[in-house]
Amino acid sequence: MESYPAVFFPSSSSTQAVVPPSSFSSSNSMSLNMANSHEFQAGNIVVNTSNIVFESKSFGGEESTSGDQVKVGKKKSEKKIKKPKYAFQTRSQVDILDDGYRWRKYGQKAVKNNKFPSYYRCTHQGCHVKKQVQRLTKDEGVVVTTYEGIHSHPIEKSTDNFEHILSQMQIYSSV
DNA sequence: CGTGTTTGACCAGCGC
DNA sequence: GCGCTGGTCAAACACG
Repeated sequence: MESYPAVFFPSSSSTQAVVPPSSFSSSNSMSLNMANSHEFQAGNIVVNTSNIVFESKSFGGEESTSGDQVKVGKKKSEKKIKKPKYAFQTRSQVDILDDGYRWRKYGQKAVKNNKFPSYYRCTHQGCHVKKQVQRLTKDEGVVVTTYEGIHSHPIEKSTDNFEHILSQMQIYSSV
């Protein structure tokens, strides 16, 4: 995992951690710093970089794809290696942000605090990146997207729209 | 026909 | 130990 065309959030801890979308114990995660919040939009999507949360503690490297898809009940093949999580809020009419990757929906379940979070998984072979999309209960115009894992492959299609956002995000977040 | 979505069931973790 | 809750599976279905 060296350099991918779309490294969503450079792990240089320059961006702000914020209250996690669902249920992270946010107290001991990182020092909150809501100082600089940037907003930029492309089309009808507005990205708030102020609402990015990092939840990457111990990233024990790639999980060796050892015998996937066995049956129900096999949650984590490895021990308790937490994958890095990146969550951010976007103000958008659509839930699905076209980030250039191909996602397959694999679950949707009503939970307490959040209405109906959708669970997506990257369809690329060997890529186990997941993302969870949910709307804010307060402001349903805000979509909270939580990425889990890092893409092990280049982006699939040229999304000028989102790439533009990403590039700006990297610019802003690297200050 | 290939790909993605829907949806109910199942399972594990956690709190009480 | 039990029940609740969140997360995942997988078959059926829809669509281009």
